[in-house]
Amino acid sequence: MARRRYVSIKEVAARAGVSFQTASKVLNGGDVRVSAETAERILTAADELGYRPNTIARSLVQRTTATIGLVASDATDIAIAQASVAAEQEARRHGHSVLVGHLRVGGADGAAIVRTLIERRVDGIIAAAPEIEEDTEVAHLLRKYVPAVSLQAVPGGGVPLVGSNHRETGRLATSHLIGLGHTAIGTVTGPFRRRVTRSRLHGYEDALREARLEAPEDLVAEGDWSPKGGAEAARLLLERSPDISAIFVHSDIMAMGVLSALFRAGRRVPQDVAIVSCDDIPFAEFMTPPLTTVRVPLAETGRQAVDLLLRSIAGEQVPERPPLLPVELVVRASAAPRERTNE
Amino acid sequence: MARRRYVSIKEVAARAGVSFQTASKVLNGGDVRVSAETAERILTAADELGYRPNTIARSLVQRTTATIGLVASDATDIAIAQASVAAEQEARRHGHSVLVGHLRVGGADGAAIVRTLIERRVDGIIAAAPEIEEDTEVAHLLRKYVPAVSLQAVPGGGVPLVGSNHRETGRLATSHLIGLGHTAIGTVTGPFRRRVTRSRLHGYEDALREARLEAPEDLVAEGDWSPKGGAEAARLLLERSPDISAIFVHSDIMAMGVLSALFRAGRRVPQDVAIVSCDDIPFAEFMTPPLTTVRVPLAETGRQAVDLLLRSIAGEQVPERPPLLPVELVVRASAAPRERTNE
DNA sequence: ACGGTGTGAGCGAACGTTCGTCCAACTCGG
DNA sequence: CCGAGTTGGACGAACGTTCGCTCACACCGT
Repeated sequence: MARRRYVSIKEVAARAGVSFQTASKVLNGGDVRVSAETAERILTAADELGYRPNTIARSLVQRTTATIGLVASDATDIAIAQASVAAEQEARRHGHSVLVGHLRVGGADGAAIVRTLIERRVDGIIAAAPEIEEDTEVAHLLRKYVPAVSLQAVPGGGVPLVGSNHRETGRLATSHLIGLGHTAIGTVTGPFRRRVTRSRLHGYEDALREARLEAPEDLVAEGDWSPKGGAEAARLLLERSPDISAIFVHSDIMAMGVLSALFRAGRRVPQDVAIVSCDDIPFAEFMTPPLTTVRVPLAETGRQAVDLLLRSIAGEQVPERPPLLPVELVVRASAAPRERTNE
Repeated sequence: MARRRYVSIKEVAARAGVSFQTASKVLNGGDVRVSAETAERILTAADELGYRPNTIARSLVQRTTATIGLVASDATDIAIAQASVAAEQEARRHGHSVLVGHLRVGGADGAAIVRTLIERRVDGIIAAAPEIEEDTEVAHLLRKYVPAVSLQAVPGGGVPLVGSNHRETGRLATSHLIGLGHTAIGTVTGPFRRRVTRSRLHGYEDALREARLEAPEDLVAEGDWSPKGGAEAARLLLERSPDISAIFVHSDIMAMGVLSALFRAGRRVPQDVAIVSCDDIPFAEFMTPPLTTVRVPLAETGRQAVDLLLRSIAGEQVPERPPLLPVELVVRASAAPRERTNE
């Protein structure tokens, strides 16, 4: 258990009887102008001593850490978790490590996180936290110090934005409901101040407009991405518009709350109320009823963010608005044709 | 957008007209034996130049990175995500950053992840991946190179283990079911080769034994922590023992699958089959019906792991088996007294 | 006038690498 | 037998810090 000091390349070199720079060449460097025997000797010495290169020192001279920073919101949120995990794996595939920071609720510590990331000299940063949409300090740091890619707009721009087509998401979900004959279609949204919420809301309105349906304000209830918020919003909707027959929910997780509230209110899904949500998290299929939902390519988003970031780090010019990733409706059981019970 | 080079402390010093070591003292070091005016000059110079200390260089000389590594399984698993997020936040509270690596499914890349962590000279490592329970290579690296704490047993020991009382979890869940009058109590488990599964199974058997009930083998079905696996296991159980009236499920996520399978099979929960699971993930309350479950202190586990690790890093002797965290039954609606329909 | 004591700041060394240059010893063709 | 080329390896410098020692100078009491 007595942890030994790390052995340095100099000790390896000494044991192999060569200069440490030569050892460096064969152990880590590229151009090996060394005889086979010497190389062999160095390698076995390293092995015997349990040598592990010190990336810190390497980073110092190479002025690159092969590390990217990821600032995520409290990734208890499954959607964010999906994207971050995929991002980390993609980064690692490209030889990069990932330093994470999870915002506390409220997200006030965004700038602090980004600052430590910068001081640790990450090669780039991925921002995956809706909270920073309003954080001008974070935006400034990102623009000034380090290549970055964001999963949501940052104030003032200047940071490439990856993501999916949120407006289309709203449109797709809503028009599916319309296609099923629903006319009183409500929506449980994310927080209004988030772009993604507004985009999805626009999609919802687009679809209603196309179908020449009204979009009365009291069919819209604001949630907070949590099941609880979803449940409360659903209750509000039911109270304000008892004849509501369909709801578009802005996330699968909120849909859980909506389902639960509906169940308690004695409304059956999908017979009495049809639900379409979005994300398609892994267990959407296992809710009761299985959720009809618009699949948002979360993992793909994470991967794209990394790829873009890596290109940006490599000095490539990357578009500030790369094409939005496509979304796709996944039909399951939570939305059925409207039952014309009371005609 | 044209990213500038980072400015070093030497440039700050030059602008302030002092030696760089003096600048170092006031900017980062502790003992400031410097006049107020000089300090002021240095500070403003740093500010004007946008100086950010280079932690890499600092780490090199101080031989500590204030970074801990976290190797987690594909943290799409909510339980693991809870623990890792909490761990990261706790680490940050203590001034440490977190470098993460998520195992790929199968977990074959565990050693590779740990190796890069070591090469990056993390001060310690937290292992939060059941897959490494069998990975002797990871275990060896952890023992040899770096202080570590694990959330599951590592082969050969030598790494402190934090976690909750899994056996008690199984016992609590099962005896709740027994208390409700159930006698044909099945269980949907995690993978048999995991310790946590075996411990919970022992708890289940303990409870049955205490109540002098049989524990026939065909009441036990193996799952894989996924909703899908849970659903399949539940179907198997139903098929093998149609008269089953209660099921203890080894995770809330699998319980989703169980609920879904039961629903499809036309069995009502809790009237026909009572369900108790464990974890108490944030939305357990919003499933239909709300899940009666044994709360496992996931976040607390993550925090405890960090605290222990930090102490170990500080050179303190830490127990290899710190006390298990307590679990607690949360009664909701998925388990009801047995209906004696056919008497 | 003198030794002692602070105070403010400079300076060399070290951390563990990589990178490029330099050099000695061979090899080989004529 | 000599010079050119090649091969194998040594070596100095640099990356950006921290740490501890040194040192000049002013002030003080006797």
